[in-house]
Amino acid sequence: MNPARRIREEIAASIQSGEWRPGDRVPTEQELAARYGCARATVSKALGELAASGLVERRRKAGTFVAHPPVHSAVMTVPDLAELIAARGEAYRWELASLETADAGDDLAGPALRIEGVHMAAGEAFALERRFIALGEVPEAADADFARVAPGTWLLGHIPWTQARHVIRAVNPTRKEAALLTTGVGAACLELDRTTWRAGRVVTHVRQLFRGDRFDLVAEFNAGP
Amino acid sequence: MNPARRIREEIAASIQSGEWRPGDRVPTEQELAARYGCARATVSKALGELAASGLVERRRKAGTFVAHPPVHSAVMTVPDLAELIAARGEAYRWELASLETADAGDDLAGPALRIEGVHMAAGEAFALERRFIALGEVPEAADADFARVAPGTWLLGHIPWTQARHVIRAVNPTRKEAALLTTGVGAACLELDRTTWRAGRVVTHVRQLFRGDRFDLVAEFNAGP
DNA sequence: CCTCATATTATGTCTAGACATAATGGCGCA
DNA sequence: TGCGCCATTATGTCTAGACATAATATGAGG
Repeated sequence: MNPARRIREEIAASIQSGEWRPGDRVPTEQELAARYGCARATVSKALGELAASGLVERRRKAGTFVAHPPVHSAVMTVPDLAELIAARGEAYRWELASLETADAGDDLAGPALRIEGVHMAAGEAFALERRFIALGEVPEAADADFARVAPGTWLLGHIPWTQARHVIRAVNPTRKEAALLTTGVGAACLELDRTTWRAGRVVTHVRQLFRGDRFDLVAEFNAGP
Repeated sequence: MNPARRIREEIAASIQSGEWRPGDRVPTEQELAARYGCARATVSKALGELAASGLVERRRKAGTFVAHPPVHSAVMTVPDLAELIAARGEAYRWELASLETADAGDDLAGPALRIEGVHMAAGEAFALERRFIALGEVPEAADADFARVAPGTWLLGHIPWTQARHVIRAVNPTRKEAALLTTGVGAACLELDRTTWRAGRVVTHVRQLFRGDRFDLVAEFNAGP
């Protein structure tokens, strides 16, 4: 076993088991180097990685300490709907409802495509989608065939490395939305709002609406290495 | 500016601007070391950090490549309700409804506390909570005063470094729940289910129910260093 | 032309030492 | 006693070199 990895894992285990509690002091690099019989740089690397993963906190001169756990954070994975539905073993289809060039959404500067459509799973409506794509940021979108391919899927291959912000809420559908989702206005739906930036400018904004009884989101948190 | 930091930031900028596209090859450590006039170990550290943050992918012999962006992942922060409500400038209060020792929840081994109560904001019900606490894992919980302090708040100070899994869905409340939340059974509510582990064993399981028009979750994704 | 062994190469890890930096604790001075 | 300065100390960063490892590219043989 790598010395660095061994140090990392042993310290992580001490923390996760509760043996070392938040705020406790971790031995100094020198002590650990002596204990594990390796160079200080190796210990430093191991501790640096633990710090990067949030398990410990390092302060010059003061030393290394077991970090206080984050209040509650977790990594949520929002799958591509085509993949999600395929993974369920159901037939996926995208149905374009409307496509037009709108001028200026809320936070989109300049002209944008406004796309509405339905994600179908096994012949039934699975999710409604309304999307804006900033043409100033993704001019190729004007030539894409959104009747054939869902805009989300198309974008995946055309906009690398963006930032995103999701807002998740429970809403009641409008009468029209309820009809499209084959449910009633009194049935809870999950709304997912995602805004995507690149270099500080909005690339796309999408609102997806799911029937509450057909979809849920999962987020996980696993500390450490 | 640090050489390591400079390398990291320049490469990250090249990727985030879209100049280097997913799959593109990043110069080798030797080339970068020569270009930046530093040791290979320094370049290696910078690239290692970029790899840890997911921006590049490294394969032995093959080289370093711009990573393909994750389908869609984001970090969600689930605030402590007491803090959330206080941050809104409203008075927070926890109202215990029932507390009993139940034997075995779904995935809890052994005896557990079963706690029900309401989180109040400005005198109105903000969220319903039903929680199990595994007494085998947190025996001190038996002595805590859950009439005075909300179990979530209490646990924050008593169980360091756990893993967690959240399931988020939109549901309709039961008649009883609707009454407690002063709303109707046709009003969409957000349900948050959180299971918390330590060392592979369930510590606590909580279900929180929010009025859809009063609460939403936010998740963000920011790539890079 | 295909397959398998081998040489090459880029990353992975480590060392021993050096200097930088920042924060703390204590010492000296007022 | 109280304040501010300074030495100490732990981390932060870097170097030059070494060896390990794994995957690709190449060449030999079938």
